[in-house]
Amino acid sequence: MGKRVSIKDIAKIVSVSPALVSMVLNGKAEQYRIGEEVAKRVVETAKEMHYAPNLVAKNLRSGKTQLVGLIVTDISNPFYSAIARIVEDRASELNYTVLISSTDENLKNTERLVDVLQNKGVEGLILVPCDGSMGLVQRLYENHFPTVLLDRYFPDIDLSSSCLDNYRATELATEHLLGQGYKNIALIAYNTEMHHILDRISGYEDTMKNAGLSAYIHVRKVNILNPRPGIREALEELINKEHVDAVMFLTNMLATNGLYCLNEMNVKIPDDVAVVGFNGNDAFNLFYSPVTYVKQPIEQVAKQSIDILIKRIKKSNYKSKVFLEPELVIQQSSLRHA
Amino acid sequence: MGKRVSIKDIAKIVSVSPALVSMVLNGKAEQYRIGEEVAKRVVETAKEMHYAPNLVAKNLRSGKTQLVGLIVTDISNPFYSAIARIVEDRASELNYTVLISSTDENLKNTERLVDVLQNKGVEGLILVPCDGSMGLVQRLYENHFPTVLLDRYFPDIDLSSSCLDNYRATELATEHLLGQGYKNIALIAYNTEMHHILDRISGYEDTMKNAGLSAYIHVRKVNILNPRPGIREALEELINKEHVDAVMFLTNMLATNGLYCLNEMNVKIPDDVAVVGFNGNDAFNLFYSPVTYVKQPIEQVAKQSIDILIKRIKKSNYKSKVFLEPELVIQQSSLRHA
DNA sequence: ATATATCACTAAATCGTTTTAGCTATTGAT
DNA sequence: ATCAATAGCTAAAACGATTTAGTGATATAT
Repeated sequence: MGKRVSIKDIAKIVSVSPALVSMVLNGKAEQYRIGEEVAKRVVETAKEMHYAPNLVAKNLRSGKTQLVGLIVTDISNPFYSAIARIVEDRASELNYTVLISSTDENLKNTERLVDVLQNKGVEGLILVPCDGSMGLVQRLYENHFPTVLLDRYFPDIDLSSSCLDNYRATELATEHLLGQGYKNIALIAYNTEMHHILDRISGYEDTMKNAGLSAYIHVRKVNILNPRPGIREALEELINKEHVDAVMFLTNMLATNGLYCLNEMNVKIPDDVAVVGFNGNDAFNLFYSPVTYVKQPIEQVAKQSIDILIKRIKKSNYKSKVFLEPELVIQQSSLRHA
Repeated sequence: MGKRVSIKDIAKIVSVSPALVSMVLNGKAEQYRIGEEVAKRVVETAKEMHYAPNLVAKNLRSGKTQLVGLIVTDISNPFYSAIARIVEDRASELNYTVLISSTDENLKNTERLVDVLQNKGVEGLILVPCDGSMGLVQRLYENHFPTVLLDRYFPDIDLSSSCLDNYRATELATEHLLGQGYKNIALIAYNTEMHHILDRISGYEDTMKNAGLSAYIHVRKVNILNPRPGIREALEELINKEHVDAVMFLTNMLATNGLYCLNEMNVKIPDDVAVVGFNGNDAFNLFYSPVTYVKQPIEQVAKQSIDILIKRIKKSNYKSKVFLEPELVIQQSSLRHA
């Protein structure tokens, strides 16, 4: 671990000033009318000495850190780790570094992390806002801090966002179930004010209403942090009392937990009840009755979020709200049994 | 986005020198014998003005970045994202920031990422080394760059590491299968020189030999980047020609892909063949025949890796190699049918 | 009364860059 | 021959923090 070579070291060797070395190595030799020979010698010496600029010094001088923050609810959740992978790859292409943090759906944590990341000098944030974070997000907006909301958004805050078209997602799924002949369709959602969930609920409700099935609308809301017990309870009631013939789960976690419950309850899919999930995974595909699900264009959601953020960082009035198209992956769990 | 307040701003307000402000805010008031009243005024003013130190400047001055790198094969792989979550949480407690990158099991990528991260000033690395990376790791060792190998290691390089006791893992699994009465047990592995895989293979082979079942040892190696076709081919042969009664998959990805293949082949588990996987997930649990698997103590592996790294950063001769105990989670897929 | 010690603080250097202003020597124009 | 312009470079300040050496004032010792 010998000392790193600095611009001064090169300057000494080539017998020029540090300033000149800096100019040459930043490709500004022409602009500053540096002699060709000298420039060449500087470049060669830098290469020979394996010079790599000290980014900390660069950052201090420029006031730029080339850092962005990605705040998700839980990086160990496959949905968000898939996003993180894409964001990280794209950011790297754009010469930015991503700092990742997890909030566990907790407001205090979110506030703390925004603080911590801003302290670390991030130039912008990609944020998955949790329940109750509207005030925080509003403050980011008012402070003109470059921010892009991911996956979730606030209709009343005019901030950039990269989200699914959530209304369309459940509309699509509900239409599919109706098309298969299911009528008594229940929905398992989170107990939350977050708009991506409310939109999904609306997409379902409106589609049911338009089909003249208002009487069969069942929405059950469960705790986001520990959904299992609530799901179990809801399913018992929906199946045994309401005799629903299909259940739609509004998120991957809800669906996965739902499958555990349905198994425990010995409910056969799709014979006893059809199932539609959200955001596919191996568990859905390998399930004895492969699970139909709404597929998010994760790659696009992720890529858009970082692209928008970087544009916003570079151009202070840039703004973009995208709502990406869902796709329905139809598998056995939602097909009418022949 | 008003200008951030600096130590100078505080100094001006309190009418003292920036040096004094720095001393006070770093808790060195006593050491430098600063007057109590002045110190109090500095602290209060700093709080009022919402002073937060510029970490870039701090880093430049101190030569420390409080940054560590975590290089995994793919952060979107749930195994590694689970690790990342824990590493990140722990690092945060220890006042370090984690930069995460993915290599896709590619040597060139790994070399590039080590370079990039070192350039970004990381003070140490947690590395999941890919096939062929022994030279790179050897260089890190020789350069005394603080490095901890995660999940995989090199027995010939005296570097810190945090890994599973891989030999014990397959010994455990094989013993279990033997105990259930299975004899003709096959193994699906990666085609690699990496020692964690070789150890797992040895654990299986030795256990089979010790049981006098050398004749029934079947090891099939498939491509790590696209395992599915190789797995399918191996399974066809093992089941149809070798008539194996159990298959052990050496990684989560192998097992998951294996389940897809076995489903396609209409093989019934455990009636036609028993299955043991690695690193449980929802897909295993929700499978029609819940899959027995070797469970790694992921939390410990992750926590140890970052703890060891930070100790190594702080104490240049610190070294620690831990091999953590696997646990076998027994489910239906490996039970002798009654 | 003088030297010494202690107290409470400041000036200035430093980390590695970048940039602005300025310097010197040569060339060109008149 | 003189002035201006240009080419090719350097000195120095700046980014925001930390630390070392040092300063002036007061208190204590001799």
